[in-house]
Amino acid sequence: MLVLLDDSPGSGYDLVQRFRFGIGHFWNATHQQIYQELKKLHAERLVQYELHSQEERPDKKVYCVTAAGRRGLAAWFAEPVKPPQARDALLVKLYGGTRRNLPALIVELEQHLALHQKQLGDYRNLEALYFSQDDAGRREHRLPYLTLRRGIRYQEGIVAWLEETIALLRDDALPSAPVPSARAKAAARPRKR
Amino acid sequence: MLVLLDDSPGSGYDLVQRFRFGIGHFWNATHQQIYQELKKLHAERLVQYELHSQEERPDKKVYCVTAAGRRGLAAWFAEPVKPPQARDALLVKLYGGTRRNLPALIVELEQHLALHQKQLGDYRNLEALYFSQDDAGRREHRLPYLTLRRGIRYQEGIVAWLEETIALLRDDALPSAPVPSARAKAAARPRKR
DNA sequence: TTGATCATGTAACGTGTTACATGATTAA
DNA sequence: TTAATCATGTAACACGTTACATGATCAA
Repeated sequence: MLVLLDDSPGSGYDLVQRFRFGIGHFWNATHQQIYQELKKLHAERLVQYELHSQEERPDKKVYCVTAAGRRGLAAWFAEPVKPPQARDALLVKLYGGTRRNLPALIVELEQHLALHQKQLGDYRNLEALYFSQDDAGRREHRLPYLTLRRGIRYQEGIVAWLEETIALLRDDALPSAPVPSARAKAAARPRKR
Repeated sequence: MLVLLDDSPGSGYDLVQRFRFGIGHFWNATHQQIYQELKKLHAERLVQYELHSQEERPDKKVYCVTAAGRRGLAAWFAEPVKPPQARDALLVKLYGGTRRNLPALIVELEQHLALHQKQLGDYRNLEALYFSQDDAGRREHRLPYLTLRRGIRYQEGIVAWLEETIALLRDDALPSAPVPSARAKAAARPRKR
């Protein structure tokens, strides 16, 4: 939330929108959590707000990061972060799916496939939007775009895996070994460090 | 945990090992959480245990799923699950990294790259182990293998993205648009549903 | 004698989710 | 009149993490 508010000030409701549409693919929070966290950050003097009365709309509290908040942010950026650990219930089902209702499992995998295809399409539209900018805009939004790119790759990965997995289960086939050529190719051009 | 115990009975310590080495790439839990959860499941009569005294070793509680536990499991399998929502702090840093210490960020991305390459290597070794089995074994462990395959794809995706991102940041380059040929190819063979 | 492995737990805390709660405007 | 959007919150609970705690065996 500090990163978002440091980017530009906004109300709680505003942050909800940004979580939903901007950075939802790598961080999310409900409005309840956001309002409570804003209260906490305010108590810690890391953010402050101005009341904006509006005609025809409820009042807004527009939050921004304080000097202490910016120090906190800088400190956070200096600390290393840990990779997230996944908790994917669908994979738990698949793992434990032996001698269970396979057709039902396949249906659920298909539902997830549809969801991820939709997500992927949305992300690609956002990507097109990014590339419709001029060079100055592209440079400015370069880092947020790279996070979008991660989201796209992630969804592509899931979609490909789901398609492959569904096909395999439907045909009751045994998985085939990975193609060695692709792997050898990857090993043949090691990255400089 | 019910899925794991249904697969085969085991002690708390045993479950710790399975989380670490078996299914760690899509679900994890610390030993503290596992012991508390076992206590809870036992209070709900979903699992039961037998005490196994051992020479030269502390006593073991070997847990297994009760009939009620199996009913609970079946009910859980029948309910749809939600895709996990990611919370990736590294992406938050990248997103908010504009006008911050880029070289430091690149170093951190490289550290993560090394971690993920290591993970990927480990998973590929497990994969080789799977394919070293005969057909019967492959059939039996088919579903767990498919979850491993997901882990491999996931790590491959991260590694590729990290390499691309690090190279781009290091060269201070603008991202280039995705290759349309690859995407057209993907669209040209739509999946039957 | 130091650290790893086997084996089990409790307590405190912090984070996140669900349910409950209000109230105005606007488009279908 | 129904649902969506704008706009804000509280309370209770569930879940997860960190710290604390013990104690034996075995290999380096």
